[in-house]
Amino acid sequence: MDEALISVDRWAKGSQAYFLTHLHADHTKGLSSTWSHAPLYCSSFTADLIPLKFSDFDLSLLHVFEIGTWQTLNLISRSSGAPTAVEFIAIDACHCPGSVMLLFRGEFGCMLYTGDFRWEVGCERAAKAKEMLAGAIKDDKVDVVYLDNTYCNPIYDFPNRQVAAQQVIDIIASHPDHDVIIGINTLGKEDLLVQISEALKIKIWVWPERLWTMDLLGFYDNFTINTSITRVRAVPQYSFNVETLEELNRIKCPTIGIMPSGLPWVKKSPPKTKSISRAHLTARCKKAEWSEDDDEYEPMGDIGPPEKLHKYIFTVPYSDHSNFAEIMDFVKLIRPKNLKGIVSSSSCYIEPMYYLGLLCQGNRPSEVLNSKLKRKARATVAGSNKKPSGSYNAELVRKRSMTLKARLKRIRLSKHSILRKVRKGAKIPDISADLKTDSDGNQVE
DNA sequence: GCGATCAGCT
DNA sequence: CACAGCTGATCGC
Repeated sequence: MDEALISVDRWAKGSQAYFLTHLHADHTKGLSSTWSHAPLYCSSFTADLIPLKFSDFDLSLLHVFEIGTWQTLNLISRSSGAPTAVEFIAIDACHCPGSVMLLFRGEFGCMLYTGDFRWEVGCERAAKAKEMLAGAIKDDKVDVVYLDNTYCNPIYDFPNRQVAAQQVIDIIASHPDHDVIIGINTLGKEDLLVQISEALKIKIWVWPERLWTMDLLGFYDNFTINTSITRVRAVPQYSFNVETLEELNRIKCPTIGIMPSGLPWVKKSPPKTKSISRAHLTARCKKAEWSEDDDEYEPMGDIGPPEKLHKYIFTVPYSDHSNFAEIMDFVKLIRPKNLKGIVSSSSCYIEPMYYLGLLCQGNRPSEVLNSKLKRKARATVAGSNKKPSGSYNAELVRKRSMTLKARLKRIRLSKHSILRKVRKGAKIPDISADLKTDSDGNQVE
């Protein structure tokens, strides 16, 4: 019932092949050391890290793919029982080390699963990936894109990582007599740390497991596990807070904390901050709704002074997910027949089709508007946790008729709604159903 | 006791 | 609010 020919970042039993886009925890929920269902396909770097995360993982199940090379899997069609071929190619997603997006061709049509990705304007690596993907698609039509829609809402406007990195460097350079701690996670933001290391000509302290990751990436000279030779330390994001910083300043030495955070919407003091104006938002949305031929957005260059969360803590909008403008450019490039989000964790969640439907093939107006996805009490969904399908209801029809201005207002108000992360990952339907209307092609857990 | 799942927190 | 992910409690084997 819940089975599929192949699965991406989704680990329920029943598929004949499994794909892992990258090794972040929210994409490996259900994967474990004892996992043994079927072959697992991933990038070389992800394969290197798997034994670190899952100590007894059966490595004979791992199949490493090359970026940019088509491969064919010979599987058994679930509908006919006959042999069926699935072709796939992996493209650099520029999200974290080893991260890829995956393009599939098979009896289900042509399907692109982006995983988490950030393709920035002006990023050479992203430009190469873009070119590679366009080459892989050629003149084919992509039936469905499963999109990293983490920031698929015009309210998410933040600079590229180069700009954010420079801001971090400036903060550190302007505090020459301070110790610095930078919050990071188990994978990701390595490029930021390397830039800091090279710009300021210092090594950065990381914890031992993290040093292993840095070594795997070939950054032998930028990191150390010796605290005595550097004033800059990268520590687990959860390991410091306001109290920690106050304590360090009181008993040790002057210390600042930096949070390179993918949470660009944290606006503590609206009056003074350079927040997005209503007019600006409206312009953005107009572009999203009606532009066909307009140019790409200008990326945010001047991001103003670093935001201070606290006397000792700075936040910098360094994000490994594409912002809204970048998502828009991506959809314009692919122009799929259908578009589905793979994340619905944000309180600002909007179905991707709502803003980007017009950029898809056939210029269809948004079919599915901001479906609420408000999860009912856990007990009531025990039987089925599928989100409501795209069928019309009074709420959707009402929203569809709302003016843009009213919609924007609503988006802002909806910041307080309660939404939980309900899906990540996808199964690939094994029959070529009408992908346009099959609202369950994307699988909910 | 161990692994899987979940609540809570940042 | 919540990126990505840790800790700790609880449940089932």
